[in-house]
Amino acid sequence: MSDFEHLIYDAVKEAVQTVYGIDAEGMLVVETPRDPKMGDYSTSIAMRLAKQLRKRPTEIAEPIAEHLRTHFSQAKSVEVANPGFINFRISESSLTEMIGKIIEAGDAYGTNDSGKGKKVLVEWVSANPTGELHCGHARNAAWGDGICRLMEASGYDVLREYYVNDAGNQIVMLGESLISRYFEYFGKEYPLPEDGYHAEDVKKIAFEIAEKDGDKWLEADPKERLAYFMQEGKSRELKKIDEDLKLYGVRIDSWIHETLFYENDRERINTVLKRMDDLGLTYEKDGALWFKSTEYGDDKDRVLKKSDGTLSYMTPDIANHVYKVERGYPKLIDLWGADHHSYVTRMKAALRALGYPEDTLTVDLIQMVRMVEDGKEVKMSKRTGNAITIRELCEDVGVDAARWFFVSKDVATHMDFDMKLARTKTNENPVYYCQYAYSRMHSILEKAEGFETAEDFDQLNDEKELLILKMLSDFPNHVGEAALMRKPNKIADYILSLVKVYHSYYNSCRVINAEDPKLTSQRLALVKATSITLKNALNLIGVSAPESM
RNA sequence: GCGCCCGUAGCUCAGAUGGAUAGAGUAUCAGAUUCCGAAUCUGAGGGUCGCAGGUUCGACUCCUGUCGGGCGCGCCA
Repeated sequence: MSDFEHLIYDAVKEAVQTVYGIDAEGMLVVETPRDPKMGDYSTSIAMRLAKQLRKRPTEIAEPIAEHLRTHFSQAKSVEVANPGFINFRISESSLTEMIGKIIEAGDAYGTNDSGKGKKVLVEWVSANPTGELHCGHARNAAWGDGICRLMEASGYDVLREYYVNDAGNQIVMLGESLISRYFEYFGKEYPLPEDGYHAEDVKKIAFEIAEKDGDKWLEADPKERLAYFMQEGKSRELKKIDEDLKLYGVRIDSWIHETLFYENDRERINTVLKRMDDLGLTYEKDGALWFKSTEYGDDKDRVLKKSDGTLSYMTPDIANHVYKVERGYPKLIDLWGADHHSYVTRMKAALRALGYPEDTLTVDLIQMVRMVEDGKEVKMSKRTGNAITIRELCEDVGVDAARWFFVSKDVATHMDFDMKLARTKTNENPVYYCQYAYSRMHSILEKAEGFETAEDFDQLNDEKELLILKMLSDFPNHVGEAALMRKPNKIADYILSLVKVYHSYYNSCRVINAEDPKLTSQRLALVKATSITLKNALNLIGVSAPESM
């Protein structure tokens, strides 16, 4: 809640207690009315008390409002409206006090302690190191980074993690594909596996290895050669992924490799399997080891160890999730592509079966993205013929537009990414509308020299000035709420609405007026506070705040 | 067949825990600039919230059914 929401909450709670002798905790909600004409804040408490008190909501509301009028000094007005809302308007002086607080807080404005230092491990992207990141990953990456930024700003202790699937068959395929391309470089034949990787970037890596190492691997021991190409391929692919994420503005703190769980004769995995066995969660059938996941709500039991002795994908991943908890993170958030949704049940089942609390793991599914141009889906990059990569996207539409688009739409919805619109550098593109507002603010502030720094703000009484101040004061509240719900798109919405009011204000009120230095200095302070808030908000979704454009 | 997600204005999308007349952007139409950046602003039109029931003071929101679209139902990862 914002400062004002807290104040109102406490005041209303006290009023209800005094007037009716009822503890409103749990039923009291302070919200912002849709229509600002209603007031700055409102509460529906009278309607919620109606049943208990057997009276009409408006009759219940009036005595509460009357009490607040005399006891709640920050409110300019407290009014009752049908069908029983109590509406508040915050006094101008309380609002203008925010300016100083925001300027003082600077980059930290918006941070809040709603996370209470809770430790959270967010695992996302986690694309296999067998190729480049593409558009689907771009949505996942932008959203996950947004969630991390929001939680960090809200006082959570966040670890940003990427799980590298480097132990499965796909890495063998990568190695074999590279060897094939390596042979090709020297004009020799080596079969490219059918389900190998045919993409251009794999070929490029193979050629790089050929240029670095020469032909020494042509006649090398096949086992040694495969191991080398697997390792080399993986690390080069990972390096590219890391670079692309950095280009995209996404920071990863921790890279956990699947092979970690295979170290020391699968020590970590065996420990987990033993725990499951001890708990009676497994059985053998058809030469394979199974997990009784149906006992935990899954459709069917799942194989942990295949009859050939190798492990199924989920087994090291269970160890991975256990390892997260063991490192001191009781709260895990994973972002997966929606095509993995069936996997959610079994992973949760495994953790619950092992005795971890139900809410240990939260999985947010990222629905599919369709890249669209001129109303038609673009499946492939025109340049490469492969899926559009995150790098191409950054070069094509820009990082800011890409991140804005991905983050401004809830990941639960299937999204159309309009390439043409994202590329557009005009008013059609909301990201530039927002950035332009920041540039305008900066432009004004550059002209601020010669004006004193305002100490008080008694002349800021334009309707739009007060609305801006109200929105600014709500910012930390929006951040905390967006973090709690893991919805960065709420910040994009907030930015749009703030910027809209600012543009409107800019057109109706002149900030700099040499004939009225007092008003000018007060308005400059307001613009300063607004620019700080806007910049911080943009930063939360990974979009830059350009001083000129 | 079973499971998960989605269905809101012409288009792209918001609407957490049920609340006031369902909102933005864009597109369309009509206006605004001797002045801080017009990548701007002001206004207008545009909706059976897929459909049908139910729950209640009140449902876009919750429940049931149904239609449409996407995704998944491997000893693949």
